[in-house]
Amino acid sequence: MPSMKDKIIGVAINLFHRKGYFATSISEIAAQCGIQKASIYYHYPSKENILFHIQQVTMEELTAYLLGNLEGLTDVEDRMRAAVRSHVRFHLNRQKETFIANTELRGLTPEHYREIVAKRDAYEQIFQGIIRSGCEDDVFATADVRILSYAILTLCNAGAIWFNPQGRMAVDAIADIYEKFVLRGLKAGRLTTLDPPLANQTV
Amino acid sequence: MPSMKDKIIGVAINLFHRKGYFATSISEIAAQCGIQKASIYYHYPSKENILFHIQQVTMEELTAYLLGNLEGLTDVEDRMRAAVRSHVRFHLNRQKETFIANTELRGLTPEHYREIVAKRDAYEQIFQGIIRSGCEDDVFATADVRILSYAILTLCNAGAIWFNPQGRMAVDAIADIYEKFVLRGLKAGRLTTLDPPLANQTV
DNA sequence: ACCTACCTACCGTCCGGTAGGTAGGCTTTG
DNA sequence: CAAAGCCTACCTACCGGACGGTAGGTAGGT
Repeated sequence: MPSMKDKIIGVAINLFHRKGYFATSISEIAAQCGIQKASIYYHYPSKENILFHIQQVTMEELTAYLLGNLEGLTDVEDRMRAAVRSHVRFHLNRQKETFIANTELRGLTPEHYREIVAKRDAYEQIFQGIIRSGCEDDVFATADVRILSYAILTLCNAGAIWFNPQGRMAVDAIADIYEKFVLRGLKAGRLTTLDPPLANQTV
Repeated sequence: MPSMKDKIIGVAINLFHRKGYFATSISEIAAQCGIQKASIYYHYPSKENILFHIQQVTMEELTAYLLGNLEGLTDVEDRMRAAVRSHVRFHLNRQKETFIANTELRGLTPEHYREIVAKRDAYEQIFQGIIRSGCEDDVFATADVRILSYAILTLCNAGAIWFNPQGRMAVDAIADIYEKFVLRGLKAGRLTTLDPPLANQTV
């Protein structure tokens, strides 16, 4: 059975996900835990600390999962495939936490904010490293590495927004779609008809 | 010169973008407009109505911009290119509003929520229509249309998160990158080496 | 005389957080 | 081995302050 400390986190994750951090009150979290508001402060020093705890754990586990999935892979294309799958799977399996980590940065104190952003940057660096070596080896079409990494990460986050665990699609099926889409998008394939700009563009 | 009604919206857009809807107070908006809190209620009936107004106008203009950019295009690849460029450009040029429209749905009343979601669905339908006809004509690789549309839209939203109007990159350069990435990702190209699943996938 | 666009002053509510108390299990000690 | 002390995990009651919103007034242009 989970301790009250864990239960508070679980309830907070649900509420922060559904209503947002600022729209969720401590009393609401307490009520859903079956305790009084003041008792929350026995377990956590502040509301912000609950948010920080969620974000910290999520970022650490996200990074650990990625590193585990990349272990032993050397081919750059394999590594990118594994990275995309890792990212997508984590985001689908930990939908609520990752959503909070992506949208509730503003609720953190400046120090905690910096800490979480640093973790996020480190995570992005791993992706950028893969893209960079792919570009150097001419496996991927050369483009701005930072922009591409943000594009890929955000793209894969998309799943977490609409994904329904009880729905018709399985996590792996979705990971497949994203994996193929990203790899096709990155690859320096023979689709050279794409490169010359079109004349009839109205945008 | 802008009317006070417009000024309130402008200030609210900045604050909602920077601090979030729930973390922004009416007095703060008023202060930045140089008027008293109560005077806000002369122009708008409630805080929620200000948020709703921003979202409504943004969604209407986003859709109008897309339809304008698609006008006269019949080739499915051209249409997708134009759609991606339209989406990216609007999101970069109207960074703050689109961010609010994407993240502050929870602040709306149930009726207003339904209205905005309906507008968003209609916008997505346009993209799904293009993808669908691309798949039917075998121009695009067949995949789940809904998932692909969400992927493309979210991908292009990515720009709005980090884009700095004073930064090194121009809107069109970023639109180029996304356009190429998406079209490559969608196309049923001769990159058949991608399709057979790899054996050494550890994820 | 009336309307627009603001003002001052105030309301009730809810918020995050604190002070201080207590029941009951566990540990230490004469 | 029981009494005493202590710690854990909660409780009730309360605080100051900020919030969204309202009532009612007023200056100045038409």
